[in-house]
Amino acid sequence: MKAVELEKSYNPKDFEDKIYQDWKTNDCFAPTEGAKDPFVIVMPPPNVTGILHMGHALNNQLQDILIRYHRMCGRPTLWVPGTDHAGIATQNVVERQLAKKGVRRQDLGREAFIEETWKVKERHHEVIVKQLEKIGCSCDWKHERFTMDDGLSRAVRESFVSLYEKGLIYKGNYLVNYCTHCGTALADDEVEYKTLEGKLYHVSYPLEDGSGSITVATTRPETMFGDVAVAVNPDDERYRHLVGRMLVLPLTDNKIPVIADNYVDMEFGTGMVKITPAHDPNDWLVGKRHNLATPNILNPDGTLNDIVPTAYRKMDVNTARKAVVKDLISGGYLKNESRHDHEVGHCYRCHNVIEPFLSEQWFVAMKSMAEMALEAWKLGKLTFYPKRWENTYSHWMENIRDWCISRQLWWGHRIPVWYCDDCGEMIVSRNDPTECSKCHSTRLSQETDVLDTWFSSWLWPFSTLGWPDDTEDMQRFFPTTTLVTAYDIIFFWVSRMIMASKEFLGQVPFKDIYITGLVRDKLGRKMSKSLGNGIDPLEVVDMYGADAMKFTLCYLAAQGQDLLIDMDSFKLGSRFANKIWNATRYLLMNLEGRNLVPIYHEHFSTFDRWMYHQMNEASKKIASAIEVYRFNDAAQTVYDLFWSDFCDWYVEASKHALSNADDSEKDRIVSVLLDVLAFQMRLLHPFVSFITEEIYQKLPNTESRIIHAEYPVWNDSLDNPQSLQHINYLQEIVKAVRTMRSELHIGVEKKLHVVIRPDKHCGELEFLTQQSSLICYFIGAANLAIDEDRTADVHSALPVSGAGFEAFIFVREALDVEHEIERLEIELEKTSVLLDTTKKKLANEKFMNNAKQEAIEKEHAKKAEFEEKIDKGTRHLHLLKRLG
RNA sequence: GGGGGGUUAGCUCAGCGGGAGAGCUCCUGCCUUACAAGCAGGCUGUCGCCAGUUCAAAUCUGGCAUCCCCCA
Repeated sequence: MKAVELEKSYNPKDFEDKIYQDWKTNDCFAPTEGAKDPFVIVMPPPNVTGILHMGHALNNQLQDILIRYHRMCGRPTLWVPGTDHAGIATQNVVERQLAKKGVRRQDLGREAFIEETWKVKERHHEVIVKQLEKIGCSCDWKHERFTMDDGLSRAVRESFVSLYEKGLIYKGNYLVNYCTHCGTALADDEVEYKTLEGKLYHVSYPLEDGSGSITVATTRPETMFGDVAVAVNPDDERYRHLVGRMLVLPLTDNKIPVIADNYVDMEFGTGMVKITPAHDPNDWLVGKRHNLATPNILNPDGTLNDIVPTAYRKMDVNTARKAVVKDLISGGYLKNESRHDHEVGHCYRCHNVIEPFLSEQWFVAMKSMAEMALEAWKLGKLTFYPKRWENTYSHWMENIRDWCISRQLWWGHRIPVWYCDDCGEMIVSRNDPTECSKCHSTRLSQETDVLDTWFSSWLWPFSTLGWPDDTEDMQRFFPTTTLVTAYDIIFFWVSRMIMASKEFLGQVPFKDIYITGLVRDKLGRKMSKSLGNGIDPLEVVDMYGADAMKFTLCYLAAQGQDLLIDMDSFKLGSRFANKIWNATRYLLMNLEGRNLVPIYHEHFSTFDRWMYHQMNEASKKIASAIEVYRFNDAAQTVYDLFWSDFCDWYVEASKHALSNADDSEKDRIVSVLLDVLAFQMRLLHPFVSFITEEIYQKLPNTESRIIHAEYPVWNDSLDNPQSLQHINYLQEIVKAVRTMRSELHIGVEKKLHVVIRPDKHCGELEFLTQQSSLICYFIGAANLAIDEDRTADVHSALPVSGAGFEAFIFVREALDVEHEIERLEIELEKTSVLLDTTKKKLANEKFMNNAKQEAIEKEHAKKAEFEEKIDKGTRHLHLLKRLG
């Protein structure tokens, strides 16, 4: 046959796109029919208006590895891709775009704004899909979903109405976290707390009867217009007499009482706290206990409203604070101000300060769902990898708070609630009602708020499969198998999916949860736009190829560890891919004039048996690594197998074999080489998908696509520990001679005369004799004698030794053996220290009594080995000294 | 305040009870007709500190230091 030509250098751009399109157009990602247990992943949906970052790349490429591995193992696999509508983020994106044209969303009106948003969504969606394709995700695009698709919207309605009917959704006037910038309420966990430098103001509040004043300490003096009381601790002797007295609120005519409440920390500030229920969560609780009023002093845009004195109206909070402080000073009320750092909530989307804000919102009562979700975990239905995240999960579930799900946005699922304009009846309905259920009026208005985006994504594992309908997909693929995600959304998403799934389907949505590390820069900083330290996955693909990126990320993805990377990190994967390319290129060059012949194991050389043994071992290691999501172990296994075993030894040995073989033996060698290569391509495919597909299809000994080839599994008949022992022994000898050569600067051009004296107890004489020509090739010897009894002429040679052999190198020129003597002396010194340690152990009664039998045997073996080494070393030292 | 994680070769990290490892870097020698993105060698470590458990500790326990997360 003809040699197969491969481009001289590895260039992933030549084939990655082409192969992806081939897979996609031939529906290679669809789940196969089959009786086996399906393997199912739902992709964490990226924000549709976002851009994929390195975290997404990591996440999705690990999912791809799992999917490809299980697909090749013959399980029907389904990987559901999709995007979410990201209410706040998307609305912000569109509003920013409009702002450039000087248009506010209010100018457009709700309907036109939403229409505009859909257009933006479509554009961004294309970009996201393209990115996922570029990085090689083998997800089933026919199953792609968007959280605002009709089906998923129906799921949202179903879940809302069903929870409402069960009494788990309620509406009420509560203090919520409100982002004045985004103009919406947020859930508690959507608030990020940061320490800010602030001030603690001591403000005096006069007693109403003019008999004096008290002093409160506050960080937010501008909220004083919402004060309804001043509280002291009931145990505080200093203030007990004041409880029940009335105070005049400075800068106003308001009168407020002094009350007693345990919440007050006597040690903090003055021990007197102003109570502002509508603007502080703790005060809110105090107010509830004491039945206090809840005056709200803010407008939704964060400015002060008409409750406050005229002078401060329409000021934003910061301006108002300055003004109030100034007026308190001039009124003589400000006693003191000091620096005070405190925790301030910020919006997780826009990073502006969050205001506690009293407003009418919708909530989900979480307690019963959390209990079910916790129970499922306790029963072992869920496993987190790494395990420690289970603490985070259970802690959150045990301390769950009700979930504020209403958002004052336009983009999203509008809450399925209608109010009758005539009788005020509230209608909660799965379908848009046409008339009031009570008075039959047709004048109905839908609730203006939309739902939290997470209220749709918490249904993702089943809404994407067709729920609430009992679809074939639901029957076949739910519950899913594994979820792969980052730890920053365990609360937002993972926990809630488990709760929703238990609530609506009575099952957990997935069995395993693999939590990836975070991708950081080399300084350990999170990659972010503001720092400008992000790496664009597409740039990596452009520079090194998708395979290089995937392999590198996988190699670095140690369970539970963050990944610190820079652009250069990807050279690891790139070099590996290049190595695969070139090794293949070499093999294919050798096809010229050859015939492929059937492979018979009984004709295998020791090297052949060893290679299959190693590949077999690797398949076992990979399987057990993937089983417990140890991606880096799996990657390292294929890397070492291909590079160290295959390229460095097996291929090198094959060069020698080929040059000394007749035609039929050459045919056999080449056929085996191709089989070994194809075997490894299959092992490698999940980790470097494109290059393995490209190569596989070029191999004359393979059919069809590798994506559906069978993954190698442990095969008893390939197990051959004896070949491993033989080859290890051979490698030891080769390395020892090479080291000596290198140490003494004996160039490769100098062909040596070498004598190898295997130790008699090793029983390797026959094997070595068989391999002598190959050993000559490896060590660059002109001739080689293998002789167990050789003693006569070795005095004039350079001696080297290793476990089970001595070797003697004859060189004509006098060489600088001093260096070698020194090296050997150091070696001897080290070895005798090791021998001492071992001897001491064996002489230690406690060790002999307590240690495992294996450990004792190991020590005996070590002792023998060290003694042998010292014996040989000592003799060789004498020889060397005589030479010198 | 509570919880979690890191600390191993110059850098990035594996290893997590029985002789200190990988990749990159560095040094030496090689363009050996697959690959210089390569080949053959080599150097490098009080495994953060202090105690304890154990015959045996980088590995388990406790404390300390330090850095980083999360929650309140």
